[in-house]
Amino acid sequence: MTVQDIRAFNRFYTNVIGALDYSRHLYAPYTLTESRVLYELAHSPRTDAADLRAELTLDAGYLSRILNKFEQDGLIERTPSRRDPRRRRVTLTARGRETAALLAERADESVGALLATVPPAERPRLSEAMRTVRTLLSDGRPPRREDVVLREPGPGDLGWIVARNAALYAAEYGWNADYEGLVARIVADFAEDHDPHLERVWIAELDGRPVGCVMCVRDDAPATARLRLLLVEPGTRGLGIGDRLVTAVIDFARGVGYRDLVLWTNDVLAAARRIYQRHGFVLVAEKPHRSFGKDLTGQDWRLDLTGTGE
Amino acid sequence: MTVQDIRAFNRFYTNVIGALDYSRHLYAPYTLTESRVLYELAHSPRTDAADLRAELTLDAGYLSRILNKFEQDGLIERTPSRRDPRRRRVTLTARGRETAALLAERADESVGALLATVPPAERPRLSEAMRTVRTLLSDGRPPRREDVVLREPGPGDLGWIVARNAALYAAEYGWNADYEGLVARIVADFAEDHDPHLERVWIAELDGRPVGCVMCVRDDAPATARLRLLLVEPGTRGLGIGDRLVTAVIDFARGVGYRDLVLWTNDVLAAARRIYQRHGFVLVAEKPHRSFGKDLTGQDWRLDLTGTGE
DNA sequence: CGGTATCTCTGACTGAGTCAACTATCTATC
DNA sequence: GATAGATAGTTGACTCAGTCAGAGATACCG
Repeated sequence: MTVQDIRAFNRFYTNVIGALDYSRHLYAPYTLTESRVLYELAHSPRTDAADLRAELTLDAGYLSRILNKFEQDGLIERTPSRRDPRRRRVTLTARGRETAALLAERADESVGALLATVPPAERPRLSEAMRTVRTLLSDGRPPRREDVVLREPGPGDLGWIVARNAALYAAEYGWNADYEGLVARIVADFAEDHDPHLERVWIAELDGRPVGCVMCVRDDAPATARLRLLLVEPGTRGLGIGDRLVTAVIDFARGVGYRDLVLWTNDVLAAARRIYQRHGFVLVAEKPHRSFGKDLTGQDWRLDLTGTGE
Repeated sequence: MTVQDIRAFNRFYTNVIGALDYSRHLYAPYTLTESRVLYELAHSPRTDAADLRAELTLDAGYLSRILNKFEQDGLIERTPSRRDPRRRRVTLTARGRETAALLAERADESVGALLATVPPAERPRLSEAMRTVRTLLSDGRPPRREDVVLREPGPGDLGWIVARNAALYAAEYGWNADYEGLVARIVADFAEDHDPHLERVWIAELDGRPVGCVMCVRDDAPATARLRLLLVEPGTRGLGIGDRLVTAVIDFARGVGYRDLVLWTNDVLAAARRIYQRHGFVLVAEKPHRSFGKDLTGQDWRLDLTGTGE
């Protein structure tokens, strides 16, 4: 139950933050809230009081007093905004910048002490996990098509293709380890010997992690290319990633002179079939078979690349 | 710079928690701290006041007053501890349990609203990332040997072997994609056809994620087994995982009647070599070769399984 | 037994944050 | 251009979460 996970995490992280703040001298002679205001000012140097209020969700009266204190201490200057004389433009003085830097330094030290307890080899995992939490929780904006990029595979990506194909089809359709072997065989053949002009793999990447793939290789038949291993991570379906991958294969195959593009799939993979249909593939044969521990119906699809190429 | 990442995350998560707590009615008629106490009581029903103080790092006087309030409201009962009459045993009443449940429910709702903004398919990633942050930051206790378990591969694990072998050796030694192809070939051969009585793969798992692997297959020579693809994630080295994996292979090979265990490695892999030496392997041949885009020196090692088997 | 530490409680206090009232100004509408 | 309503900022008054110090009771240690 994820709600429980989140609550557990909240309790945990409340303690982490509490532990960091515990030695209150961190902010001396200011408070946590005051230092947040100072931080905000240091990182967007000219802001109106109203912006600060909105950004940090502070009480207007509270903020007003904090700014009074800062002004007395010579950390800020307040001038009326030209645009709207009700608003007050707040600017850090040189001294304010110094103080902000000092507080930042202390915070860095304290966080550094925390970080020192994490083995260096694990730190990238920590950064990565924190980024994941942030992006998933921050306003939950759905990823956009433009965030997805297609690229060539790097080290480990072929293994990723094997792992994700196996794990997903095991989870969704109960296929057994034979399928993982088949995929491993396909990527092994590809890695071992392929003509980069005629055969290629694409990885779809979203925010730095792979979320899809497809492969284009030569088929036995002359001037025929074969599309294989089309996969899109469930969490990112509906972004047109499958379409883009298939388009990449079609354009590539046509561009290097193949006349036909074929593929083999199974009738249970409805989402993939719709993609193929959209791109003009036609079903040319269908045959039941027993594979991967299931009774399946294999399908051969074909696309004529010499036809009405745009 | 990871310190900055953490601080950014702290600022972010301060806001998340603040947003959740903002509607203070969440805890009405109690405060956040009071509800934390209640939560703690509900989850370890008989505790002394001193335990609560330690667990939640509260001021003794503050806690005393909170418990007074709870007692007045009929949520708890206080009795002197038998073991030490200075201590006070605190127990929730039925009414206390009800109240705790009510508060928990409200918190669940509020967290649920947050969770609702995360697409369902991404929730496992969120849980996973939070767990990672927790385990890495929680007192930085290094993982213990006992936390590592060896198991058979599940769906996707063979792909994981390919991916991690390729990514690690690319990062550490600059090996090219040929190596990924070789590993894929090895796991494909294994997956496609292996006698489970004579050939096997082990995955080392730590906190639910794979951190190491090894494979044992039949060699061409009679009564000879071959150890392949020994790998331990850098972050978890030093926990004896490599030793356990090699031991697993040796015990297995000896147990099913192999007389020899051989392996091929490269001299650059010093850490692995030390493991093999510890287990009694002897170097039988060495030959330079050019593979994976590098000039390497391959080594054949052998262990006589019929010898002084314990 | 005496000295010291620990557990709990209460009184007294601090100060972070809230609320409400007020002024001044902007914006929208008739 | 007059009026109504919203918004920005300020100040006074207040609340109440959390801290600190001291006291009584008891444990632990020599």
